[in-house]
Amino acid sequence: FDQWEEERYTDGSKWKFLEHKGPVFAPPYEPLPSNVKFYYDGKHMKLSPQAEEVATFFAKMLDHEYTTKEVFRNNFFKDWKKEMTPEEKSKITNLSKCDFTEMSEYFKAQTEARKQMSKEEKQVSKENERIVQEYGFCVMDNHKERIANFRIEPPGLFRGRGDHPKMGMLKRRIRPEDVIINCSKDSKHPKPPPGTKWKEVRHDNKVTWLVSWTENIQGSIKYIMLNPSSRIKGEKDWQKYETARRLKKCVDQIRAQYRDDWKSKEMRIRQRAVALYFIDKLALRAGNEKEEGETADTVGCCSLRVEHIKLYPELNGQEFVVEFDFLGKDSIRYYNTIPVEKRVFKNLQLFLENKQPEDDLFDRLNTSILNKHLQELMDGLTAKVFRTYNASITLQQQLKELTSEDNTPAKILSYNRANRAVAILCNHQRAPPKTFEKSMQNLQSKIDAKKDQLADARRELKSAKADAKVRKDEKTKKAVETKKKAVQRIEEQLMKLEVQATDREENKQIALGTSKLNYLDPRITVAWCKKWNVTIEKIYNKTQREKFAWAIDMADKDFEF
DNA sequence: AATACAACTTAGAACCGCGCAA
DNA sequence: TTGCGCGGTTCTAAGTTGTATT
Repeated sequence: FDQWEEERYTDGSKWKFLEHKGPVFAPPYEPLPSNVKFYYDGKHMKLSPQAEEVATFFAKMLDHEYTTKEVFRNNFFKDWKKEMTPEEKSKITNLSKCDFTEMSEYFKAQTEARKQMSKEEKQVSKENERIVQEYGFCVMDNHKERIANFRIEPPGLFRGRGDHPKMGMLKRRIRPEDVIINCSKDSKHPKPPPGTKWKEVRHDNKVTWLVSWTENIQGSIKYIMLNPSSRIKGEKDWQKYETARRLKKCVDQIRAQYRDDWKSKEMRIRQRAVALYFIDKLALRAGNEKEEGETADTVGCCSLRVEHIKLYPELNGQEFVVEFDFLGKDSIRYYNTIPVEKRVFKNLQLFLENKQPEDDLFDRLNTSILNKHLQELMDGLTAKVFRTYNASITLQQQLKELTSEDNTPAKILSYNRANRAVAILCNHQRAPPKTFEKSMQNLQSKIDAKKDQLADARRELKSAKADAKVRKDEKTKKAVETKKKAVQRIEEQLMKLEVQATDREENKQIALGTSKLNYLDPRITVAWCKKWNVTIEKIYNKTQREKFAWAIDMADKDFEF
């Protein structure tokens, strides 16, 4: 970050100059051709443009299981009716009598056609390229920077994760009148589309966003911000890891302190200490309270309820076991049985006394109290720093443990396994790919074929050796050498395939990307690559190298987290 | 102290396009 | 030539945290 004059930002401002072209709006709705029909109760019905547009949102999702869910259908139907004309509203009274299949088929055909054309129709991608060039960049403090999401989210039906009470609601179209522009006073202001106005143009250099608007589902604000490769994001990322490294220096003390607090006379302190133990040991998220009925019912540490844990004085030969079973962020299930220290166990029993399943486990604690306490323990310390710290330290330690002087694929397997240990700690899951079983079988048959090939090559080598023993001439000697090399090559190929199979199998339900991108100090990876002579391209793809440019620049092979 | 709001990071799924094998 | 599997990219929801307001 040498190229930026840091002292300019010590007054709390994020930039001195910001110029951009504003957002790209969703293309306007084009009514369907008249041969694409909508049927109600078996009868053709011509919809008004507004009602038709909303209907197409549903039609486009017809293959998705969302559209079979009661909540989704009810929310959709309610919002759809709001867009109907009075006549439409009086006629269309039952969603189940609506037939969207022609619309759905039409859109499927359209995507198919687009796929076919795309080769000749370079125009489309050229036009897209032009938009990226014009709107995808901005100038911040004399540097041209990439914008992450310069397109305004198009209208559609809200798809919440998990059991979301608002799924299917209409996400309305955003117009220039909804949009706030943020840029420098002395910059060329972005122009609203002809005949429209921005909601507001402001010049706030204490924030990093370029454009914002309020979304109608939760009433929250959405932002257009810079790409992770930008200075403003990179510097923040660096800071995040520096804070985690400071935690490393005092974590022993903090652990000693919360262990001590398990014995406190005050219930609130005991709760705080047990919660912190979970956050530290299990890498749980803080767990803010959420408004009921507004979002899916998910929890984190501070919002755990009695129903989410079970205590076993003894389980499978282990003492003081806690079973966690709850839905966390994105409604991803967290399931874990873990032996804890006796004091923690006794405290948990105490917290559970006289409570109903739906009561809070930590009734004297919330994220605000916890973070205030953490702030006192270390400047900049919050609950999420523990996740960053534990993730990064785990990677470093696992890499140390797993890597050996070996061939490159084996080293990469070691890296992936270290990465995987972190992903498991942070509970980063994914739905097993739909094609998983099949692709696994394919790989297995490749391995089998390779094994046959290897057996053949070995047989040939053997006979060549026998031949050479008898003839003892140059030609046969050479043949032995070639066969030897062939065997070696095939062995290597087989190894590579087997490593790949192991890696993939272990990765079935685990997502490595999230931890790689958000929790692992990239300098650990850079140092590891240098130390073991693995090119950085083997671990980070182009985007990741851009995001972590600062680390690639900074870390040498001796970097210690 | 509780609540609301704002800004920012973290998250998995959908989507896209490229290279490879059939 | 085509179809498909995969890695990479895009999308936007869902968190955390800090601060202002009541």
